[in-house]
This record gives sequence, structure tokens and C-alpha cells, in this order.
Amino acid sequence: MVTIADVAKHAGVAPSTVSYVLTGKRSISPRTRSRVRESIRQLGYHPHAGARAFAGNRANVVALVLPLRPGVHLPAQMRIVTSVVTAARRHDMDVLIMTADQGAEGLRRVAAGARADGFLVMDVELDDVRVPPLREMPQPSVLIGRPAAAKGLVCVDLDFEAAGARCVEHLVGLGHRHVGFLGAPSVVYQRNTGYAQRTMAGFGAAAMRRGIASTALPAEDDYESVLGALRALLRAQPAMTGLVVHNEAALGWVVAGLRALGRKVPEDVAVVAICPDEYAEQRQLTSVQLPAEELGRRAVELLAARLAGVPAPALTLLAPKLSSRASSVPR
Amino acid sequence: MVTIADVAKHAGVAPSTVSYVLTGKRSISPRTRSRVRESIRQLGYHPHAGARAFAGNRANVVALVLPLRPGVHLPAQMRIVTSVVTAARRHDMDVLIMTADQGAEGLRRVAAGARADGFLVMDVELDDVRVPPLREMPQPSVLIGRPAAAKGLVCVDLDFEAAGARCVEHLVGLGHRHVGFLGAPSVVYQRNTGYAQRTMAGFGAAAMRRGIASTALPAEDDYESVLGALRALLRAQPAMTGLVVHNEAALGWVVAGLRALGRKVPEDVAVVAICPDEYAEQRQLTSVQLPAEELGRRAVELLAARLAGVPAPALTLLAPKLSSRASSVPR
DNA sequence: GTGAAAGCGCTAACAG
DNA sequence: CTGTTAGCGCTTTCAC
Repeated sequence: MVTIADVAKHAGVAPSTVSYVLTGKRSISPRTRSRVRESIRQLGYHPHAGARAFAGNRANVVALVLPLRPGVHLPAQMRIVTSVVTAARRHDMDVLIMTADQGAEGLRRVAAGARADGFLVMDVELDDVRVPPLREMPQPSVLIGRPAAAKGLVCVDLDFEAAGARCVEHLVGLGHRHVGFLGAPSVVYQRNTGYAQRTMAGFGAAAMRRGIASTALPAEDDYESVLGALRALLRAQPAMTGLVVHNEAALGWVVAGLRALGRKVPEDVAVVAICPDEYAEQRQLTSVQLPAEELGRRAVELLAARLAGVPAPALTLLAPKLSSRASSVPR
Repeated sequence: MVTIADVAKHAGVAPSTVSYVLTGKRSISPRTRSRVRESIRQLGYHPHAGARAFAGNRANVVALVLPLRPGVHLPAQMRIVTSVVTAARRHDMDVLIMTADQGAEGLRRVAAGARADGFLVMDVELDDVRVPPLREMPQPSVLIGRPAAAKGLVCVDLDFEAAGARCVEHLVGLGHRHVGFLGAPSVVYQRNTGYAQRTMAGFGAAAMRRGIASTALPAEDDYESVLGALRALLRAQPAMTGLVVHNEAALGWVVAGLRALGRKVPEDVAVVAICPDEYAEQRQLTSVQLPAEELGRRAVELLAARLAGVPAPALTLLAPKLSSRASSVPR
């Protein structure tokens, strides 16, 4: 194995100099630097990660804690994972994955053993069991999502409130004056799911600001329920020409349901969805998507900043991006 | 920070004794062991991962290399990831993830830096760019899948040949004497995709062994193509009452296609699929699934064995498991 | 701008 | 069955 001492000897410098060339933690004359670089290259030297972690008190590892419930939306999750890994590499860090079953105990083990320098927690729930251990450990963490008690934590999330509002703005921009909101199953709101409530609130507030009529209803995941909700929305607002849907499972039934009620999409009713991009693209729905790549990247950057001693904002909300597709046209 | 020396002092033993209690690498009297254990508990000691990796020449980390092409079948992949993490923990190892974009270079970096003790490579392709670096590095690796040149490598895979045969056995067991095989798009066979070819070969061989008639055809991913292939299969064998489908994308069209040709499933034609379990369950299809959990677990165990110096078999083939559902009935 | 040297916390060989 | 001790390869003071 080729060590830093070998490189030092080969380059005719001290080991510390090689170290400093590598870390850039003190200035090195260009001549020395290039000589060291050349030796590193010639000898094929790669610093030993263990030794480095040990001496430097930095593992150069970020632990990525996967969602508690599997399968929420796998493609989006995978994209977050990928973007986290890519972003982490830019900061010279590798990514350790932890799964739900490792729980709080696993977090403590990894933290206490200094196996990771920081934690990234995906798909955080309002009352998340992983939050308490995060508060106790010396390493910083960044949450993707927003727990109920976020005090003292650093979170990144899509700005769901703005997402709801953005949909209204889009519809208003197209000339619609009566809009509806088809939400998640009522149980989702009952259990205080943060993002669902915020989306609806954003929708309602935007409609109020624009001075237009709005109605909102939850819907279960079956055709009957969706049809019933659509019927109720149309009864409340017979002139409804714009519909915002925040319910992935219902998306499949919405167009058919509207059709059954005598409304064609997009001629009679413009539909805007808030859902993963694949869903929307496949069905050609105008939509606000979950910015998976950016979520992952920003989370890593916030963590890297904290590791570098730069304080991070408690909450980073990503602006929603609306993609206009075939399901919404001017009225 | 609480170190091994603190524990040793607290328990009134030497640091090495604590180490041996932890690793179990030499016998310790029950009294000493329990005293040390108690001190560890009281002091809340967790060994420093970096120091351990450094001194022991063991990072206790396995690198999991994700598939090159994303999205092949995410649920199955996620299940493999989860089972790998779970199994790795049983061997006191954590899991580092590497994504496709890190490529061969990333593998070399992680290997040379001794960041991981071994590599697990998912979804290996016949001519996989990740294979050459694996051969050069000192750490052992286990591949999930089978590359063309597997010489000297350790692989785990579903026994696709047996899977094809198993479907035939199932149909024959139900009394079917004329069976068809609807395969992947022809391009898949053209590019020598190992598992596709092996599945078909297993299907054909089993039919031969049982002395029954069989016909096989590829099918593209659209309804027209599936319908055409089904029509051709029925023309070749008008008495066909059993169909094996190895084409996820086509699955959605098969039942409708058979219906359009006047055959009801399962009364007229029994259908057996080779596909991820979710697909089959959702559509109530009899199927042979990809044993994701077992694949991950076995891969870890093989790697752990190699790390412990036990030579591993070059190829571990997992027996296919058939789940009988509504799409296949006795004739 | 560079070198020398002291550990970091743990493991494993050596000794008893 | 247990204690003593010598590093592992790197970072980081301290010194020049």
C-alpha cells in the first residue's frame, strides 16, 4: 500500500506538506505543489479513508436516512438519493444509507461512533421518531420535509403553500374564475399531515386574494368517491372551469369522472395536478412537481455549510415549478 | 468522548480486553465479560468507527453499487437495498451507496482508500463497465446478476432457466398440454440479454422434457404487437391453453388481447407471468417473482463469508418461487 | 513556505 | 484467561 510517507519521500518533502497539498489548508509554493501532485499521480496514491477519518476527526461521510414508510413514491425518492450522492461527492463526501428498521438506535450508533459527519433525513413526518435522536447528537442534520416540532432543526421542503397558490395563479391567468380543489382522503387531513394542509391553505388563500370563488373537497382513492366529490364540487359551483388535484391516487379517475359528469378536459374544465412529474407527463397533465433533484442537492449543501461552520437557515422552501401541459387551456 | 481506555479503567481491565469482549476474537471469562459489558453500558461507550477501521484494517462497510440504468424496476431495487442494509447490519457492517455516475473511477477511489471492505454490485449487465475495476481491486465483490465474463467473480442471481421451467411444470401440473411463451421485445434477445435467453431456454427445455408442444415469440411493448404475437401463437397452436409471459410491459395487454381473440383467462387460457410480485398481485396473475429480499441477503452473506476468508461459490442461483393466483386453473 | 513530531482510539502480536 | 505495547496513516500543532 502506498502511504503519504511514500509520496513525501518520492517528492522530497515532508508528509505534512503532502497533507497540506491535499487539503489546501495552508499555502504551498506552486513548485512544491506540482511536484507533490506529480508524485501522487505517479504512485497512484489514494489517502486511506480510515486513517483520514481518524486523524482528522472527519469521516467525510453523510448518513442518508431513508423514509420510514417504503413506497410512498419510489421514483421521486430514488431521484433524491441520486442527487444526494452526486452533491455529496462534490463536497468530497460519501453517502451511508440507513433504513427505517435501524430506527433511532441506529442513528445513535452511527452518531456516537462518528461514522458519519452529519445526517440527511428523507421524507420527514410530522411526528417523526427519528427527530428526537437527531437533537441529541453532536453532528448536524438536515431534514427533507417538516416535522411538527422543527425548532432548532434545519429543514428543506417544497413550498406546498406556494404550490397550491401557483395552481390558482395559473388557472386565473388562463381566465378561469371558478376553481375547485380535489384533495387527499379526509384521513390525511385528520392526521394533520403538514404538506396536505398547507397546499390546501395556499390554494384557498390565493383564490381569496384573486377574489374568485373556490371550493375544496377531500376524495378517497376510488372512482366512486372521486366521482362523488367532483359532483359535489360542481353542485357547489356549477360554473367551475378549473380544478386543482392534490391526490395522486385519484388522478387516474378525475378525467373519466369529469367526463361522466358531462365535462371534457380541458375544454370544459382545466385540470392542474400537484404530483410527481412522471404521473403528470404520462397523462399530459399541467402540474406542479416535486423538485427531487433540487431537494437532495440543497439538503447536502446546507449540511456541508453547517459542517464548515456556516449557520444554515432553519427552513428552506423551494419555489414550486409549474409545467403547462394539455390539461389546461385558456377559457 | 468516551474511549476504550475509559471503559477499561472503569471495568478494571486492560483496553485490549475490552476490545476482545467487543470483537469476540478471543475467549474471555464470563465474569470479566459481564463486567466490561456493564461498564460499556454505563458509560454509553460506542467504538469510534474511524479508529476501528484504521487499526483493524476493516472499515466494516460494504459498498452497494446501484444499477447503471435507473428505473428498471424501482420497487424490486428498493427491496434489494433494504435487505442488503438489514443483512449487512447483522454482520456489523454499514452500507455505502454509490450511484452509476460515479462509475469505474468511483469504485477505484473507494477501493484504494479502503473506504469499504467489499462491493455489492446490483443489476449487473452482460457487458458491465463496472466489472473490470472489480477484478483489479483487493477487496472482494459479489454481483447481483451475471455478466458475460463471470470468470473469477462471485455472482448471485435468480435461476431464470429454472423459472421458465417452473412455469411449464405448473401448467403441465394443471393438465395443460399446449403452451406458449410470450417474451420480451426481440431487441432484448438480439443484444444477448442473459436472463431473457435463459428463461426462454428453460421454458423450451421443460416442455421438451414433458413431451408437450411449445411455441415462443417475442413481443413489443404495445397492444398491437402483443395482439399480433398472441394471434401468431394461437395460429401455431390452436389448442394452446397455457401461456407464459416474460414481458412486464406486455402484461397489461395480454388478458385483453386474449379476450379480443376469443379466449378468456383463465377458463380458456391459463396465464403465468415472470415478473415483480406487485404486478402479479395487483392483476391476480399466477407468477414467478424476483426474490429481491433473498437476493440482497444472500449477496451480503457471500460477501461476509469472503471477508471472513471462506471461499464463496462462483455462482449462486436462487430457486424460483411460483405463486398460484387466479390466472391459472386446471383444464 | 516547509519540517518534525505528537498523537487520534483501536487492534493484535507478544508475553505471561 | 488477561495485560502490555507497538503501531496503523494521517492531521495538526509547534518550530523554524
